[in-house]
Amino acid sequence: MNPLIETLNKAQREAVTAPLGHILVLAGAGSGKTKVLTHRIAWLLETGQARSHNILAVTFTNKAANEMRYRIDTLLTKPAGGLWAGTFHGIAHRLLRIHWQPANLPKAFQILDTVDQLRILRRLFKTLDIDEKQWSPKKAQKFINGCKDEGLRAKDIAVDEGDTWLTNMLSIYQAYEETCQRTGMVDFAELLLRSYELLRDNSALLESYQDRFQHLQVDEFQDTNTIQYKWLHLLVGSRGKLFVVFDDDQSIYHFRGAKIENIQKLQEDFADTRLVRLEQNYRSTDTILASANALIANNKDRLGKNLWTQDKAGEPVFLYTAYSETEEARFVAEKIQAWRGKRQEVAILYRTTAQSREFEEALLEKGIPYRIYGGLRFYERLEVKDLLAYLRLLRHRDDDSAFERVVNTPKRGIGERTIEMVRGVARQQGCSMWQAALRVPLKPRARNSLLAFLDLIERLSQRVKDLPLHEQVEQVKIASGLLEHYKKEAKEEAERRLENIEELANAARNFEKYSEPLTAFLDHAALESVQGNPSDDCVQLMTLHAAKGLEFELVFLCGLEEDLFPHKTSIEESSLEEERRLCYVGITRARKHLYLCHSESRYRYGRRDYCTPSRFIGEIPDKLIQEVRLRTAPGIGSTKKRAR
DNA sequence: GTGGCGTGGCTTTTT
DNA sequence: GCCACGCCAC
Repeated sequence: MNPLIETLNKAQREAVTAPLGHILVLAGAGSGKTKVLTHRIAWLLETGQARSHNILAVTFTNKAANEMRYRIDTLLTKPAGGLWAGTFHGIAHRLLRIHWQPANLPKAFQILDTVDQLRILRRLFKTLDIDEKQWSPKKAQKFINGCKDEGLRAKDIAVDEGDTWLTNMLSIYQAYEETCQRTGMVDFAELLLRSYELLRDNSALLESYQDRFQHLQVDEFQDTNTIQYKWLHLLVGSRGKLFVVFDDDQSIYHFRGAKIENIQKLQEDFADTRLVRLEQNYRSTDTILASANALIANNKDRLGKNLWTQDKAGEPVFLYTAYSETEEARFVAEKIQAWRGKRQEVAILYRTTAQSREFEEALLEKGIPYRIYGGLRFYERLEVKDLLAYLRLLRHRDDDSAFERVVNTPKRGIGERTIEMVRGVARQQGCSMWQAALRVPLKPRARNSLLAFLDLIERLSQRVKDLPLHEQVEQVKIASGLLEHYKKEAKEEAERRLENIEELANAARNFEKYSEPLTAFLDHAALESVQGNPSDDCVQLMTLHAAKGLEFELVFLCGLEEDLFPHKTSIEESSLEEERRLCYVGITRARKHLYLCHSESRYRYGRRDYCTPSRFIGEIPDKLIQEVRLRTAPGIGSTKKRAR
């Protein structure tokens, strides 16, 4: 038998070797979905049904994309040149870089991250003189991204005369679009929408890509939003073949536009689809699986599947009731202290980020190393963004957002008034802020400071222009005054910032091989900002959302209380089924040991609230659960009133 | 430019 | 009840 398929079970093999057509793979948690996806690609190549440049593989996260590339490489005997594998955003971006002209973008268009986007909107609110209280920039941001995710431009949205809210939002959207277009900025949602429009409106181009990508492999399809679906639909055309892997029970991103209905839509839009179910789980014990199955059975809106395993029952699912969130954390820390396995095999999962602090403190107290996922990414850090902004300005004097960012960072006596003047002139004369700064009439003091800045950039630019990128970073660090600036901060803070800048210089080396090193570097910074490396021997703390796709020997699922999990707003918005899926994701992360924890009271919004156990606990059969009491340890449990 | 004050929000988040 | 952020006054 072909070695590619001999390690597969029957269902996996069916999916991998299915004759050409649209294949939907319903892949339960831990059923080997990445394996099927990568083996399918290898199968197509090795049986000569496809050549590598005919394949496009899309995922949602960079992590998944990297994993996929790696696994394809190890499966294949020769490298798969010409195969495109990446995130939706990454591939859309690639198309726009190649076809910037028909996409109506400047060659050096820049990617806007979430923070930059908000900055632009704030400024727009000021120029348009909109009341920030009533129409907050954050809400506008949400509105705009929501529209783009749906594939809608401002002009596509019909509005009633009387609807002031919508009218206002639309005019902001419109103004924002104009600003972005004028300054060559592209936000994340725009990458997708723009590349969709690019293909839609250029039939020759579309046809060439339809010809090329005859096989489209899609991961986590349940998380696609409207524009991603439209994009795929367009690209598949009449000849392409879809191979789509999904799990409707793990759809947890509805809140940011994911459309679980896309699964049904796909089956309607493409007549000849074939569904393969992967229901054998290779991850968890029978007890853990049975719990997950029982829980998710309470959802009405699902395709329905039943995961099974050959694994034995294992130990029961443990349930711990704490008196307070502090006690909950102490219990978890104590259990981890007693754990004899590897620490990175332990995860503490919770619904909201705010819950992490209590666990941090408990772990700290016991001297247990931990790592929290989430929070600021490397390229989102202040010092990194500051330095990158200098690099941007060195390349392009007309980059207004870079200009604004660094003109007075570090402080060099150019105040808000001065900047406002510059902005005013720029708007009036329709030029960049850099150009405006050269001619703006100012009082001597402000004028001198501003000219000194312009001069600094010009001289720096001369000095640096033939240096490799990483040396540019070093030079900018010193000449800009950022180094001195950060050194003034608290010692630890300063050290961290300087370390990050070193790291940035280091990262820059990897891009020196490109023809446009800085552009490649900046794109990477915006689009592929990976979280730091998973450090060894640390307990992992993360939200349930962050845990998707991961697995651990020992899992603590915490804060299982009504109003927290399921979260209050979800109950009100009746998106309870999504909360349940989130719980399902949490349970199925565990391989061998699972603890469900809840507290009878919790300090929230400045009050101590009394909590009832989550309905999800009650949905797991009693016979699978064993309640645990904290063994009486010094200082624990004995002084506090114990309920029950 | 800094510090003090007031206000809003407070679920999840990748790119 | 706390924090972050924006605004204003000095």
